[in-house]
Amino acid sequence: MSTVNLTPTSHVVLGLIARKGPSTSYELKAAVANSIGNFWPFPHAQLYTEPARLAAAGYLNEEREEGGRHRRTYSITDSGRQALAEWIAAPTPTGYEVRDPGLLKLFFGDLAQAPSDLEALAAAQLEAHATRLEEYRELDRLLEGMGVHDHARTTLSFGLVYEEGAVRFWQQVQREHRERGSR
Amino acid sequence: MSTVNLTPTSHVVLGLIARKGPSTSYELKAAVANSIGNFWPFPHAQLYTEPARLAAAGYLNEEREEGGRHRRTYSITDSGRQALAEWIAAPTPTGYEVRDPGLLKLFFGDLAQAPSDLEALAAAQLEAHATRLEEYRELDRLLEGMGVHDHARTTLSFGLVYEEGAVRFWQQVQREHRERGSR
DNA sequence: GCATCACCATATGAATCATACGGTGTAGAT
DNA sequence: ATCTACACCGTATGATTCATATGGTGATGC
Repeated sequence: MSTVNLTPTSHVVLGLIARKGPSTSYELKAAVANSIGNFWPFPHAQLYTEPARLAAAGYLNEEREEGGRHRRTYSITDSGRQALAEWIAAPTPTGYEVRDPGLLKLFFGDLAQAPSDLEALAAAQLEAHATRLEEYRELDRLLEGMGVHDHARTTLSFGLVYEEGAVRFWQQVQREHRERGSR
Repeated sequence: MSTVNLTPTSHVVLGLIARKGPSTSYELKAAVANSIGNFWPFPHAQLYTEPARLAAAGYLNEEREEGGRHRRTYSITDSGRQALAEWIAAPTPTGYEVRDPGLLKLFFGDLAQAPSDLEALAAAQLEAHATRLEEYRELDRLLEGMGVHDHARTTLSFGLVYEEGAVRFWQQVQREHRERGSR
């Protein structure tokens, strides 16, 4: 039970187990995939190694299946619950990251050889974001229909804000590009 | 001159050198810091190792100061310029990442012990984003005054969209929280 | 009783990261 | 003159994260 420093991954693991009860890594993987995994991806291997680390530090209990797949089921300890509560109460570092390859390419747009390259970029990005926006909207309607009003849904609504912004942005890029082209 | 696969970092390095001409790692560091580094951070050590890698692959030329600080100045080769153009012309992977610790904490808001924890979170996030928004606006006005209308400024305008969205979002979170609290 | 595929877990080596450390030039003080 | 302090600049390090490959398990259908 040595001390470890808790990364965002740690808090995700602790949080999910605290919320859903005892879970296996595979279950965590599924839970991540359709929520925060949307914008904050983890390689699934981490959801196997991280709980083990947390168990060694005393934040989780580990129970291992004897035969078969040797599934390990993790449950949260008091110490884990406390660490989680402290994290939520602590001041939050303000730095965030947005890593969007399309945006990066746009940033270097002046180095494109053909103007059509940028048109194609804008069109593709617009379509991708519009599709994602529609998916989020559908999911949101679904949750609304189920009467869900939890924090996960609030987080989803940030996704909506983001995608709406992205769609407007790339439309604007397209528009400016056309104007410049036709002048 | 073995083949290497080009990462986003590679393209940033190639792009900056293509745009600004021969540069040292230190100069790259500065150029990154006040542009894309705002939302897509690179540890500065990478701006030293990456150009070396690219030089070994024939995308950059390296010239080394004999005495003193042993600065290496990199300039782009034809091969590098071509790789860059190909990248811009190629279809862009659509996946993006948003890693915001505040959002993550909100996602687990139901596990907070005191409701005031969430209030504090929202207030802090709101303030941080509002500050950043103001900075971006100021920078944008500055560029406008200088008559700058390049792609870097377009990218900045995405930053504006993002921060405006974030501010609205956290205001909304605050509002809902107050309503819920007073009910 | 065998083939096949979805399910589940781990191993691996490479890439990335934060961070610490160590040199170099220079401007002002003494 | 030379010293000292600090800004400038580059590299090394060990830990963490990552993508990807591999391999075992169990259920289903034939």
